[in-house]
Amino acid sequence: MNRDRQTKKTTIYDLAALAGTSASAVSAVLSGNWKKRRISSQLADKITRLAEEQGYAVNMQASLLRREKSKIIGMIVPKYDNRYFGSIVETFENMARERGLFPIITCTRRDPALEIEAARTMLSYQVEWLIATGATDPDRITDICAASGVKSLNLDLPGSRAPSVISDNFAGAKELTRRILANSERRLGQASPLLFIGGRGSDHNTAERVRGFRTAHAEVGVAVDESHILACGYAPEKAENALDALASREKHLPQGMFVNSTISLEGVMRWIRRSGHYDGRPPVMGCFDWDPFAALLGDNIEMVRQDVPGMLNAIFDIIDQGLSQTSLIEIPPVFMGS
Amino acid sequence: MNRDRQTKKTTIYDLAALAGTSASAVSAVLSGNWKKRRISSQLADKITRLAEEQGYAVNMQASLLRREKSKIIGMIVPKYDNRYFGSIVETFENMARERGLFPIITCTRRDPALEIEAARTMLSYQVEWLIATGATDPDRITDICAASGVKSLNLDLPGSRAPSVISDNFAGAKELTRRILANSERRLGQASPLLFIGGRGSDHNTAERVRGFRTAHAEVGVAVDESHILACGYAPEKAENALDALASREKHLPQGMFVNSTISLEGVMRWIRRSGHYDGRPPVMGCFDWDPFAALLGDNIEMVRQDVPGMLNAIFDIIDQGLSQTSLIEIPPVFMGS
DNA sequence: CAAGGCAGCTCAATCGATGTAGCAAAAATT
DNA sequence: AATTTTTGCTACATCGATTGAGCTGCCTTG
Repeated sequence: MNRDRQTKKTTIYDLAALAGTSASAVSAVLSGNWKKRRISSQLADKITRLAEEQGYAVNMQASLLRREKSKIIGMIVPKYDNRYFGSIVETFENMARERGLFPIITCTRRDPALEIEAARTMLSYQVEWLIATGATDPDRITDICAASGVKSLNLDLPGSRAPSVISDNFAGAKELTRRILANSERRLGQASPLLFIGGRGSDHNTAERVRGFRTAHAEVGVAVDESHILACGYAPEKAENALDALASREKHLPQGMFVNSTISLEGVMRWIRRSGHYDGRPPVMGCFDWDPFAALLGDNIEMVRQDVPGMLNAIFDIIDQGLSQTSLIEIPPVFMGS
Repeated sequence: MNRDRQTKKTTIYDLAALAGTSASAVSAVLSGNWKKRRISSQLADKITRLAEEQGYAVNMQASLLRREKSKIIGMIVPKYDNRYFGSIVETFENMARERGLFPIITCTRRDPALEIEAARTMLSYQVEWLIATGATDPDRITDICAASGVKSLNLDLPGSRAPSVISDNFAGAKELTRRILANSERRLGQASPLLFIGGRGSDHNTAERVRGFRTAHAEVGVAVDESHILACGYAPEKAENALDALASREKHLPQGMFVNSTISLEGVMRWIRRSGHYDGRPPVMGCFDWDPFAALLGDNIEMVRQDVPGMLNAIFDIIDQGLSQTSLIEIPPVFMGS
C-alpha cells in the first residue's frame, strides 16, 4: 500500500496482492526466469510495471537465504591511505562487479585481531571468497575460512595454505637497488652502500626486498652495511624515529636510500626536511611503491609501481577457474620513466 | 558433522543435534540472551564449546531476515585515489564499527548510473542508512532511499532533500585565496589575479569555492580574470588539457594558482614540469585539499585540509540521534602550517 | 470422444535464526 | 499435601524469496 511506503518495504506478497496473482509468479518475473516458468508476457509486464511503481527492491537477505550461492566476495585491506591499496580496492570492486559479484571490503588497520574479526564477520555474511590483502597472519584467515568451506586467497603478502598473488619483490627490489646505485654513481662519482628503511623484518615482502637489495649491492661489488637495514615498520613516524636514532649514532649518513613503501617515504621526506641533515646534498632515493606527487618531488627519486591490474587479474583468474591449491604467483612490478 | 565441514556450514540445528538440545536453546545461547531465556549455564557452556569446536558462524542472511534492524550502513564514494576520500572511508568504517554497525562501501567512479545502481543494491541489502559521498545527483539517491523508507545523508556534496555535511567551502576558499595572494605579493612584490583550476562548474562546492576566490580577490582590490576560472573537471588530464589550451591562447600565464583538488593538482604539476612554461619562476600555488607529498613539493604551495573527523562526527551525530530533517552543516576546513 | 499435451498458473516446503507461548518438572510456599 | 512459583527447556510460526511439484483448462490428435 502507498500509505506505508515510508515505514514498510514492499515485498513480493504486496506486489502479488496488487497484481491479483501469486508470490511465485512475482518472484519468477522479477528474477528474470518467467519464460522458464511459463508466465505470460502480459502478466510479466504488469508485475514489472507494478514493481517499478512501488519502488520494489528484492530483499537480499531472504533471497540469499534460499539460494545456494551468495555471489558475495570479501576483501580485507590494511589501509586506504596510499595509492597502492586504493588502487587495489578500486580495481577489485570493478572486477568483482563485472562478474556479477558483490564486493564487501573491510579495512583492518594492520590490526591482527581486527583481521580475524573481520574475516569471521565476512563468513557470517556468506562470502564465497575472501581475499586477504597484506594480512599479518594470512594462514590463520585461511584456516578460519576453510573451517566454513569458504575459499580464500592472499594478496600482497603470501600465506602457505592458500594461493597467493604478490609482487615479484626480489626482482623488483634488485632492479630498484641497481638503479639507485647507478644514479648514486652518476651523481657522486662512486656507488656507496644504501640505507634500507621501512617495512617489517618479519614479513615476506620485506625479507625478499632486503634480499634483492643485497644481491644488487653484491653484483656491483658494494658491501652492505648491516646496521643500515632498518625494517622499522610501516608508519611514517617509525621511519622518522629510526632516522633520528641513526643520525644520533653515526656521523656520516648514507648517500642513498631504498625506502620500502610510500608510507615510509612520507616519514623519510619529513625527516629530511625537518632534520636538515641532507641540506645541500639530497640523498639519491628509490621507493618500492609509487605515488604521483612523490614522483614529482625531484629527479633523484626512482619508483617501482606494483602491477595492481596484473595482480588482480591473477586473483580473478583463480576465482573464475575455482582453483584453490596453494601456489605463489609473483607479478613483476613496473618501472616508471626511463 | 566433521566430514562435511568442507562442503556445508554448521547451523544451529547441527549444534542442537550435537548437544542433544533444541535449536531455540542454541540460538538463545549464541545470541547472548540465554539468561533471559533461562538456559542453564551448563548447557550454555556446552553449546558455546561446541560452536567454537565446529567453527560456527551465524548466517547473517537468516538472522537479518528475522530481525527488524539490519545494522548495516552503506556509503557510496566516488574514488579511492586520494587522501580525502581514503580518509573518509577509513574513518567511516571505524566509527560505524564502534557503534556496532556493519559498513558497506561502494566506489562509483563519479558515474551517475553506477551511483543509482549502487544505491539500489544497498537497499536490497537492507541498509538502515545510506551516506552519499560526493554524489553527482544526491537528491535522486535520497528519493530512491525514501521510497523504501531508508534514511540517507549527503557528505562532501550537498543535496536538497536530506541532511548534508560538507566543508565550509566558501570560507575555506576565501582564506586559501587570501593566503595565496599574500604569498604572491611577498614573492613578486605585488598581488596579481590567480588562476582557478579544477572541479565542476555545476557542483555546489566548486561554485562556493569560486565565490570565496572572488571575495578574497575583491577584499584586496584585485580584479579576477574571468577567463582564468577553469572548472574543467576532476581528472588530472582535464587540468593538463585546460592548461594546454590556456597556454596556447595567452602569452602571459597567471603567476599564482588556486587548484581545486589534489587530483587536479596532479595534472597541474605534471603540466608545469612537462610544458616548461614556469621554468625558473614557479607559480605561487594553493590547493583545496591536502596530500602529504604534495605538501613537500615546495614551500610555495598552500594547502587546506578538509576536516574529515569533524565531518564524520557530524554525520554520526545525525545517525545517533536518528534525525532526518534537511539541513546543511558546514565544517570549517583546517589550515596546515603557519 | 477419449487421451494426451501444454500453456499458465498456484501450493507449499524450504533456507537458518529468532522469539513468543507453552509445558513439564523441581522448588518453594501455604 | 496442595498449591504456587520458578527453572529449564521445546514447539512452532515467522521473516521474504525461491522452486519442485502439482493443478486446471484449452487445444490437439488419433
